[in-house]
Amino acid sequence: MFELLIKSIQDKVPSTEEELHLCKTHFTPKRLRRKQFLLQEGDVCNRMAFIEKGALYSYTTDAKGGQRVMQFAFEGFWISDLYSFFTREESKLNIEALEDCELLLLDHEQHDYLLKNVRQYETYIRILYQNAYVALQQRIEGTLGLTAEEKYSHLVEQYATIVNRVPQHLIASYLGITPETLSRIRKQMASR
Amino acid sequence: MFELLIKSIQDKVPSTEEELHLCKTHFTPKRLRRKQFLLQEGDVCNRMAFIEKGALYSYTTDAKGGQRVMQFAFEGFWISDLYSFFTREESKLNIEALEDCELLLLDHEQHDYLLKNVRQYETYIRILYQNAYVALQQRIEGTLGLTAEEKYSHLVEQYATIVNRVPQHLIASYLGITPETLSRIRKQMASR
DNA sequence: ATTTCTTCTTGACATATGTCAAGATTTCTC
DNA sequence: GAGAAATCTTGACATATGTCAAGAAGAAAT
Repeated sequence: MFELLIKSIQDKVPSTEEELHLCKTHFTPKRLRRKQFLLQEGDVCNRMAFIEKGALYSYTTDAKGGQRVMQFAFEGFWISDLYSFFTREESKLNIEALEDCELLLLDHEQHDYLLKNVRQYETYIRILYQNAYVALQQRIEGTLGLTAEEKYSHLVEQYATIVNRVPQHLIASYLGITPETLSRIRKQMASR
Repeated sequence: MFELLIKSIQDKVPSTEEELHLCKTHFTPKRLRRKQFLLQEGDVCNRMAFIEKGALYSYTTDAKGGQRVMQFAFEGFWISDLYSFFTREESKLNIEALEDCELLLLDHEQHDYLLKNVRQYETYIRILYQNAYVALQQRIEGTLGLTAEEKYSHLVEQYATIVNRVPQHLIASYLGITPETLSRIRKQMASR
């Protein structure tokens, strides 16, 4: 149940069994079925989720009721609405399971407790944010001012997992283009 | 010279005079004139810069030689290419002064030293990344799948400083639109 | 297996934004 | 303060992408 989390921590910060065990005890396991929600807009996001198995995605709803996909997350990654988590303001995000999931949840108090009392944990979180920041930066690089085809090519190169496990219309939304455009681009790319 | 940096740290992590002094001794002050570079693409980024005064921006160069603006940064903020900084790979970014600047530089070894030896510093950096991550997330929210006018309105609301201190054509690039389009949008918005 | 829901494709057409080119402003520099 | 850069505006036109609508294909549910 905790394999990937332990691996994720060990990869970034060498830790003793004791420290790892202490961490473990603060997480709450949870299963989520496809289409179920981890967070719904309007609620305050009170937890971060580490994904042991499955896939989720987060999105906002625009004026016309359409989805705008913000993030995809798979095994070994974290997902949350950090803005709401830290500010305690209502979230504008929905986080929904794309597949049946096994999650490890960490709520606000537990997160604070670990930060204060387990130095390794703070280091782990720092490195996590560091990587997450760089990843977002690269996402912007791979999106901004590019044509729809360039955006999609970039995604295929950098994030093959997404292309393989996620419905096309969600990928389109993630790239900021319409499903129709994406369909046409793929057809065109295939014929070359 | 160190006022804003001290303020930035104190705001996030209560620290003693001693800790603050220890931090200070690891930074190197540097002045930069308008149009001078802090980093040029092809070089490895070996430092992070805290801005005591002035403004800078970072950008990549695309196939046709055009600029694609990634970030603007003003007094009280940090700028760097974290990807290159951490991976030690060549940077694809240029970081250029928009105005005459006073910077405090921290190179890789000094950063590592502080992380290891000053717990407050690690906490400071963690919170910094946390905020930076949330800010990037919001940038994506304010860009993705929006019309040019919506993107610009969002910028005006959220980042008035940028609109006031940065040339329009760089703002256009930052939003992923052309200067001509931005000019037309502004005209149209003014007449309402 | 049949039905139902979800996802993907395709066509015809509309529109936002880009491109190119020229001139008008504004801002810097000496 | 004059000249040179840099920046911003405007027009005419091209084009990528969006919109709407319908049907096909695929996956999930009973």
